[in-house]
Amino acid sequence: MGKEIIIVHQAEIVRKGLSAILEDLHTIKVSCFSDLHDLGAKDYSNVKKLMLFIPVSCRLTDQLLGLRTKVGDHELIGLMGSETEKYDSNIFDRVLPLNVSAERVRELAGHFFEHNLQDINDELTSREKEVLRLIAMGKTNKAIAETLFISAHTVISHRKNITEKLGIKSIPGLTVYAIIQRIIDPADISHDQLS
Amino acid sequence: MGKEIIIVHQAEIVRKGLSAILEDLHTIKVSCFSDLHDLGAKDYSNVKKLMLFIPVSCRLTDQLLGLRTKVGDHELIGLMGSETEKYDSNIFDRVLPLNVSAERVRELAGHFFEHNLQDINDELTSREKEVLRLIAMGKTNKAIAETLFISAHTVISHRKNITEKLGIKSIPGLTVYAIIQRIIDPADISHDQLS
DNA sequence: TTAAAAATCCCTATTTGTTGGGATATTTAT
DNA sequence: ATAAATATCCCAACAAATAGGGATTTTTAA
Repeated sequence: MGKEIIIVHQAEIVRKGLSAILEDLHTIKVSCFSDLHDLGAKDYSNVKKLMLFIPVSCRLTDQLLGLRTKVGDHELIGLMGSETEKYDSNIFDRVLPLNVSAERVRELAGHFFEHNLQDINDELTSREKEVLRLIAMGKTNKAIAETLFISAHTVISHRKNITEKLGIKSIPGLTVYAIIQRIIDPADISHDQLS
Repeated sequence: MGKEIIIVHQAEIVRKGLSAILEDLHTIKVSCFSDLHDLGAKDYSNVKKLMLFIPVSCRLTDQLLGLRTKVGDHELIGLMGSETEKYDSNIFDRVLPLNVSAERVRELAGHFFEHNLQDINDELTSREKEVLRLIAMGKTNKAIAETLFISAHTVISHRKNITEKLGIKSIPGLTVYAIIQRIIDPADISHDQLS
């Protein structure tokens, strides 16, 4: 798709935190770097839309400035560690405080990339999401049928539609999708089969 | 188990980042709060060992000081946003910079709670972990056999041992286990079956 | 050196999932 | 009101996983 988010921050906690917030948008690649210099080696030929999160206190290197020409459609976001930090407002498209809400970050990313979590989730009907949830819980078709008071045939039909829509056929793949899409809480995933 | 980690930080990015790092230790509950005052309502009667992550710049409230008596076995860790921040070193058992490595954080938590990721991981032999990784990748027994140059029978045997040792029988359950134990990177989980 | 653990291989029966067809009701939106 | 989307049900053939037995050879540690 050519959509990518790059996070540059020396603190792993911040990188992981932003990643955790952004990884819900699973159609967008999220890369993390601890230093701006590491960006030099990257290949941007396949990147069409790029979002960059960088501390405002970063000194802007050639690599970074070069990016602006390499990927035309981009948004450069500065992360502000404390209110007293000084920065050049002309450089950043937007500046966010470190204590920005996850919701706001997702909103900005979703808006920039023009389709957010909800859109992706809407690929599946509510019934399909329900079935997917039960699949990810480790239930068999028979158990799912009993849970939903429908026939096993219907479960198989839903399953067919789910795998076709998502292009995900393996159970581990579906499980990870369900977790990422918040269709299921990992804690609800059973260890036994049947049930 | 009565083991708990509490993270208090006003920045959601930091809370999520620390959570992401610590949630690997899945036997330990991780709770997040944006403000120290929210800790007041919490019930600590079942908590035997407690680890607290709090910004060093926090003014220490009665709630926090009360905790020290409520949960005898605890460790109070201060998070330092910038090097210039001032704090009272007598209050914290340990002070970490925001850019501490994930490895170090896990090491400290694992040490404090006395059994870390590695111990859990050692339940499985390296061969079993290899097979589990391939199961979580969505591969069939046949495909796993081909990958490891062994017969499908052997794969089934390993599978039997894995499910018996872990008490996890469902593929979604095994997948989540493999992810949590870092036996597999979610990005490596294929969408197709076979292969 | 020898016992235990790990890794390998084999079999059968049964259950479960997949694939690739269908068909018919019920909603939902225009 | 009507077309489209959704949810439901059915079938048969095939592929894969599970459960239940085994057995043999390597490694590893005492």
